[in-house]
Amino acid sequence: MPKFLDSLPMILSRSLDRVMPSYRRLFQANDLTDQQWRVLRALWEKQHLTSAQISQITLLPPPSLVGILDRLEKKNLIGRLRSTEDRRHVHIIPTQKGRALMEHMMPMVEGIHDDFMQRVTESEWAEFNRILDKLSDPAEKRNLA
Amino acid sequence: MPKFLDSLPMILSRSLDRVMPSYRRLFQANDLTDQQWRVLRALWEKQHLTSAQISQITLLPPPSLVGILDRLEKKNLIGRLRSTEDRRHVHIIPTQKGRALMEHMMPMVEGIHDDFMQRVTESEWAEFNRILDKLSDPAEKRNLA
DNA sequence: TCGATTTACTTAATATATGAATTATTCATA
DNA sequence: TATGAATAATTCATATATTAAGTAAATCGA
Repeated sequence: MPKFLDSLPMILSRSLDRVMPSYRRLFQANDLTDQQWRVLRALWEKQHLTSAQISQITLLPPPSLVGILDRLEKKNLIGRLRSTEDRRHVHIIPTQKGRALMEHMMPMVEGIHDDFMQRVTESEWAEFNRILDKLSDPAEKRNLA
Repeated sequence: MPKFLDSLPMILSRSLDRVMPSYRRLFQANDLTDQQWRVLRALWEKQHLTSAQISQITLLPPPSLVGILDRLEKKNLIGRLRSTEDRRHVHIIPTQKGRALMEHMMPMVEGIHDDFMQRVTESEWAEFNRILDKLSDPAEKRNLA
């Protein structure tokens, strides 16, 4: 019988609990929650994304995203812009203040990432990703009674 | 520059998002949330645990645990019993209904676990755990500017 | 035995997650 | 061109996360 603590969900949750504090210290120092940073981080790579796109990229469920965007907008870090072509879409765009914050934080976020990467070799990192993909591939669905 | 989606937090989060639905279907069929099951699952291996012990095992923060235990108690799945020796401790004990539910669900939970395990070899699973430990070992703390 | 400290736990306030439902808009098509 | 299906963003209700602060019982030293 597999131990509770050795189950896949617990292993992943525990790892996240151990990894996040390093990042969270930086986020808090800049008055951001994890999720708020996720949104900004997504906007770093592509400007004007729609809410749905941000939801897909950040893995944040749409109902949660609404409130997160509300708070980012209140802090004047992003703006909402309803599309003129398709008035259902809302484009999310970082403000100048938002871009400045991202440029301030990105080097430190990358530094934290590099610190974690230094713990393993490149081949270990590749192997880790390969196995994790096999474990969590959604295409591998089975019929679970 | 590492892509946002390839960062350690995003990789772990995405995997969790892909793994949990299989379990969640079972939890919902039994009117339980993920966290409520986590508590019951911990009580499966050891009866009468204190709140603090459950918090450590399940990774649920104590303030969250209060509400989770309240709801489990309301469903008559667990009971709270204040210790007579050390009146600071509160023992959490599954009720008969709680034990029956656990016995009903455990085989299916293990089935889901086994399904995931069949995707990788034993050595892959061991390797995966080894690398993940290296990546997220809290003892490996560095001075992060 | 008294007061400082510790331990276990609870409250409060804010932010998110989850699942269902709504609204406004666009699309497809008869 | 009306009309039903589909889509994007949002709202709603409930449950949980997170942090800080607070409470009560037990412990320990002077």
